Amino acid sequence: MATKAVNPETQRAKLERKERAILEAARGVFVEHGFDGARMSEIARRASIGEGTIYSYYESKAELMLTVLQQFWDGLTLEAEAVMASSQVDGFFERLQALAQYHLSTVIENADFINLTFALRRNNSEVSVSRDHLRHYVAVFDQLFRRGQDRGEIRQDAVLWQARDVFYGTLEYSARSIEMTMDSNRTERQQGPVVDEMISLFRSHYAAAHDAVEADRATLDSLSSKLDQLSEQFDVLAKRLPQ
Amino acid sequence: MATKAVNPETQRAKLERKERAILEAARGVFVEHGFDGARMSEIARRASIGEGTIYSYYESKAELMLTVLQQFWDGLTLEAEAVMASSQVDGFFERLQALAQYHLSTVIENADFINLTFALRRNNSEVSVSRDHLRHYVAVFDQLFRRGQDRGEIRQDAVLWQARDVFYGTLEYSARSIEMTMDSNRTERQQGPVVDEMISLFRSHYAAAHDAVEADRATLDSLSSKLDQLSEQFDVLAKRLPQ
DNA sequence: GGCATTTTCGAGTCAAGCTCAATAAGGGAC
DNA sequence: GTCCCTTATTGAGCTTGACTCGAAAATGCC
Repeated sequence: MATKAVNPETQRAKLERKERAILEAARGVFVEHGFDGARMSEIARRASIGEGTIYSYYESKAELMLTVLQQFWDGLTLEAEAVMASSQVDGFFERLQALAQYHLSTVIENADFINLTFALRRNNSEVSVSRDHLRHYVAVFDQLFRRGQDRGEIRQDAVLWQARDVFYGTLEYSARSIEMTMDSNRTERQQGPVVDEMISLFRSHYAAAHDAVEADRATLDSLSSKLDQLSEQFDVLAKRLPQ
Repeated sequence: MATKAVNPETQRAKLERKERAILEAARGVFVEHGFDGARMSEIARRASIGEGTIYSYYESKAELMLTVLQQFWDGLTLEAEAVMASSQVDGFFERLQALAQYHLSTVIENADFINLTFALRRNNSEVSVSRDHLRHYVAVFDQLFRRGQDRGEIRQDAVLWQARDVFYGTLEYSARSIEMTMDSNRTERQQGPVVDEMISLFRSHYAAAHDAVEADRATLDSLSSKLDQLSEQFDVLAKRLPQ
């Protein structure tokens, strides 16, 4: 009885363990050598299985890579959510800064995978990281942003997709620049300033503080009219004075 | 005599014509099938030469691709400079808008090449588009931005690299998003709003109009002190009035 | 233990980048 | 025009690496 109940489980577990071994090996080889440089034979060797066995788990090298990439993006999403959850402070801009810091260092660290995600999209139209995985990742930003709007920390008329494009686009472009200056021996651009400038830009363009400027202008106007009023009173008084 | 003087020329011209034919064929094939999908045999066929001949002009497929890419980036730079030169208006933000429009449509049009530029960087560390080609391209933006600063249209304390990252990063990320929504049948994101929002962001964050806010504050302060002064004068006057 | 099904395997196939020995094409010297 | 040397061109074959497939091993079931 025990064998009947347990064996199918352990058998399934065995297959799953093997599948995980393949994925782990594949991930390592892809990271080390890139997609074209990776050899299926090496992946098989590292996973301690025959080369042909891989093909009973995955259709092709591209599909294997795809699975690795999807696993990678899912991992990123979880980590990003964890960063948000563990954030000590509650303000929108502080959290945005934490997210920016996390995203920037991740993008620099895993530039290969991120490039490959979009490179594969074109080459093999059938095999590409599903839109949903990417959308799920950027949803972390979207949620943060909407919450900021709900709490009145951000302008109500701010456009979400625009903010998202600026956020991720700028960070990824900066990451590339940092990478490029890293492998030469010129003075390195640091990550800190990139994030700081970015947050400062968000503060100046998206903060509800823009309303504050409006408020300033209102105060100016009221002051001005008060002055006019006072001036009139002064005139009245002056006329009543004996020459 | 004529043969001696002309033949070496025509001979060199012949070689150059052949090289151009290879590049043109290669470019077409790479655009149609991507790097991995491109067949050297097809490039040879289109250039009407033997497959082996390509290898007396280029070391490898990767080097051929590299040359195509460098030619591509040089072309982009020339076009971007032309867009700037032919711009009807002279204001910084109008020109920036023209550049953004050009860059966005170019990036959408040639997404393959742009991806490959950075994908090749990793895979084949020896073969990559030289930093100089890319720097030369973004120099168009840099020059425009510095000129804007010189003319006082942009804040003096604006950070050039940050503005550049925001500009190109946002546009490229937006291009990717537009692409992704294009091949599905959901409502397409248009290019116009992307550029408009971008320019609006640059206006609000980089325009020297930020000095205007400073000026407003200064006016506020001066108004306030004038009020105080007036108030004192009023008191003096009031005391001189007969009860 | 014996049969059926599933899983694993690696030698073999195929495709594509690349090499190289043979060939063709200049291009002067006489 | 012809000889000879240099240079350019060629495509048949080499090599490599993704992928296939028939056979063998493992597993499940009675």
